[in-house]
Amino acid sequence: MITDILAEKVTAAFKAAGYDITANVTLSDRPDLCQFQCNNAFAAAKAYRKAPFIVAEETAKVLSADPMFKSVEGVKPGFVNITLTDEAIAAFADEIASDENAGVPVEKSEVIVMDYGGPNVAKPLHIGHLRSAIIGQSLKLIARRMGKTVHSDIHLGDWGLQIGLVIAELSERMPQYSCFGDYHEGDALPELTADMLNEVYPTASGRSKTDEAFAAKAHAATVALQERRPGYIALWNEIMRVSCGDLRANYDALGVDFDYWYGESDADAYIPELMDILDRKGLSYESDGAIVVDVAEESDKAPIPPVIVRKSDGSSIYATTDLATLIQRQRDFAPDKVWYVVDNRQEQHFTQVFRCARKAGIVPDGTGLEFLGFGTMNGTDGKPYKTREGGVMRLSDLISQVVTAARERMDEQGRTAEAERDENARRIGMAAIKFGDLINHRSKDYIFDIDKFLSAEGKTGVYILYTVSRINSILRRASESGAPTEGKMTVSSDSERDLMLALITSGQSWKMALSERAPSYICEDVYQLAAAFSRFYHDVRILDEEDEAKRTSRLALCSLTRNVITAHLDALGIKTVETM
RNA sequence: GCGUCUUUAACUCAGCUGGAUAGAGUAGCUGCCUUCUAAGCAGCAAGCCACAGGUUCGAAUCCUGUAAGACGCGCCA
Repeated sequence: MITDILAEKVTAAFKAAGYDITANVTLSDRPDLCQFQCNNAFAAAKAYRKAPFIVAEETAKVLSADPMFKSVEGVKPGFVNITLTDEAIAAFADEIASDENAGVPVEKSEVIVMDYGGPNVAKPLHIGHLRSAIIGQSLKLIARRMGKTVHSDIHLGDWGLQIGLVIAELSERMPQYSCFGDYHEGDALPELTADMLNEVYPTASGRSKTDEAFAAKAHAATVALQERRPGYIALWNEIMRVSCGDLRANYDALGVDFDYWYGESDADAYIPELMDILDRKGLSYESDGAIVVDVAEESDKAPIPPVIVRKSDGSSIYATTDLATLIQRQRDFAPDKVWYVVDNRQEQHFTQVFRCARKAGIVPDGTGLEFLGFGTMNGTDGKPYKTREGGVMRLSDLISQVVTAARERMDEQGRTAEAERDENARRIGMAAIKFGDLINHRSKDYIFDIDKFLSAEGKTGVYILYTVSRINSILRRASESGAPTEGKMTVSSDSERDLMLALITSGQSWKMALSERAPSYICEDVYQLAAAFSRFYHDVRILDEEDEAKRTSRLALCSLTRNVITAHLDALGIKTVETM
């Protein structure tokens, strides 16, 4: 990467000037003065008790012999200001153009297990599930593109109280079925549909809060299910079948996928082993009828309560299945890292689970267990997003609303062939939603504003797709006329230089995105790339440039820009369109 | 009550390990379509970086306190 190469050169220059210090080179904060800057002369000055300006000047003097630089200056308080020659910039751009990975930096290989999605079966996917899905998917794609091996697991919520609630509710609605009583294999089961389940769960959940007898029944059903009572297991299989089909359709529409559709229930087989380990190591003990493990540490500012691994009614709880799942993951994948993309509000729960896992030796010390929390999606009023009627919005409704709006806009434009409009509208709508979400830092709450995301003016997914479709249009015309779209690049205008600079420095956003586990850096960078292209597009002529070498260079630049932008969009889970 | 996070332009947000005149997008105001998609581009205006102290040659950034808001605090996930 360009900044790494520059950092090496500046470090060597520091050394040549007599300062043993590692340089860091960044894009300049003052583009009017230079392209890149290095601030480490301040540190060197401190270490060697000299004036920063002197250090900067001495270092700059060493560097100015390098033909790669148009100018290197030691400036005022102590900055080293660097400007590359146009030839060097174009050469770097050529290099990326011939790079298979489009300039995306590759880092050391690691095995990462990712846990995102986390939908509950028998519960409709609503917009609360959106963030986990699209942030998780994006982080997975970023990590893979940068050389990591990622195993993704949806981790269904399919073994807890929520199932007990559904069973209890169904048993009252249709008591005639034997699955609630003396079940024999082959007996008829209730006919379930996704819509029905989507209604049953909220009803049951609401009832359990006011109706104590019903709540007790749901708890009992949960215990019985986990003890594998045949009728409940049969019904559970049916619930799973119907619900997973519905979930799959929803995730497909989102363009989000998982390598494994494991759930809490798959961890069930590892629970005896877990309980045995905790018992053998003397970590677990009985408290108020439940079995718990202390996880408090001396350095805690606030007391962290013990983690409950078995409820007083004998059933397991999410901490149990999360721990048991770790045993499973260690056995199946021996991961270097496990990433949990879950709601911020679950932080304490995961602190407990991670500590317990470490104390119990379920994962080796070197394994990184990471809680990657995300913030809440709020409405324009700043409160958790609701429908106009005040309910929780279904994910499918949200998507169709956005896609319909995109389709209307496309009909107005009339540039896209009729046959492609539905698919393109879906892509534009999804780009609007995903970009609008991912541009915000993962960990922060953000305001979900459909009109803003679709407005296509400014920093939106629609703007990026629009830019790509313009590039596509040019490249399409070029290939029709037989003009070459590959070749050596040269700089013949400011806007070309700026675009090339944006392209050759865009690897930095990947590094940030991966190290922070936050796709927002890729979003910001791809916007910068698109904006730089738009300026270039307005500034110079491309197809009808008379000078053939310039024309070829510009077409090659278009082609490179498309490839780099597409690499970014791929990592965000956003598909481009040919026309819009 | 305790803990975590947030507070930067009218609105929504960037500002990486402290460094040069605090940056974007939106909204507002001006321009630009007989030339490759105007879902675009160029420009103007807009900020005691919540408040008060401290550390430093230098603080939006680090430390302490105050205020406002969000979230969490044993048998839901």
